[in-house]
Amino acid sequence: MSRSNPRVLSTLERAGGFASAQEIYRLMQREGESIGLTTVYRALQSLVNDKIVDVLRRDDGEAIYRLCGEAHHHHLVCKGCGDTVEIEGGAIEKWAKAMAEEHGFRDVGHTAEIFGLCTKC
Amino acid sequence: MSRSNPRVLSTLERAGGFASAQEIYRLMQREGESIGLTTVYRALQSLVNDKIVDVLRRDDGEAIYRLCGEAHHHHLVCKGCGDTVEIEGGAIEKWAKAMAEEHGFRDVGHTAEIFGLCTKC
DNA sequence: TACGGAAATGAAAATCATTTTCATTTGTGA
DNA sequence: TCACAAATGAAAATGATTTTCATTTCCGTA
Repeated sequence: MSRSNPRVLSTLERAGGFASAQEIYRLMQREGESIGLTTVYRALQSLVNDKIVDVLRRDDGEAIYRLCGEAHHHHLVCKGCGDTVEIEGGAIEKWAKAMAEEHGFRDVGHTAEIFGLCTKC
Repeated sequence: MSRSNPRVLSTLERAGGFASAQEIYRLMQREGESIGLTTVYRALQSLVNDKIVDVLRRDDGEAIYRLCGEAHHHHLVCKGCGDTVEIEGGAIEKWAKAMAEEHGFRDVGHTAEIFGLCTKC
């Protein structure tokens, strides 16, 4: 039943634990691996079901997959040049947890991104 | 130059200040307004450029538009039934501001959503 | 008022990520 | 070796969004 294709997982790891389905597919192609796009999508869905990876959304709506267990962090993105800084989000974790409790939600995750203009732009 | 069609804006308002382009289009159709989907998309883009509305993404990747100036808040969304609770995000505002300052970013905005399972699910 | 060009409009086609379908291949246990 | 379930992937379907392009609406000016 588990379609968690190990080659897909290892490619996601090699990609820095952060990539879209299309990127993983292209990466595997480039490395000469024989795999279909469908299989990549199915493997990723399966990994998500098994809670081995998380999904989030890029600004353009494309889904990106991230290894769970990766140090959880957030991003500060420049609207001008696209530069991205990884930032720590301790405050967010606490906030998310508190809000979830307050409303009786369980099994919660969250997304949080900050965007603005960096010094250069 | 401004394509911020006022009918689209007023429909977005009537929708509770929160809807996808497709929803706005369907709503206008149902109300007998004559408008094309293309125009709805263009109007929304224009409203975003003019900073009259914000864009964010639903879990399925569809873009949803929200009136700026609406009291700024965040969402707690149930992955099971889709139920959404508006929550206050004072902690986030402070966090975003602090992080932006720390890295010299200006003109910053942010997104933050929490998702999990509600009591019923 | 008539003219000319700029902006707005929308139908249809193009794009792109993602999902579904379906026929084929692979793996596994009896 | 056989039969059958699971895996695979090509191709088609889907759905949101964008682009193209021909037409229409506006507006300022002669």
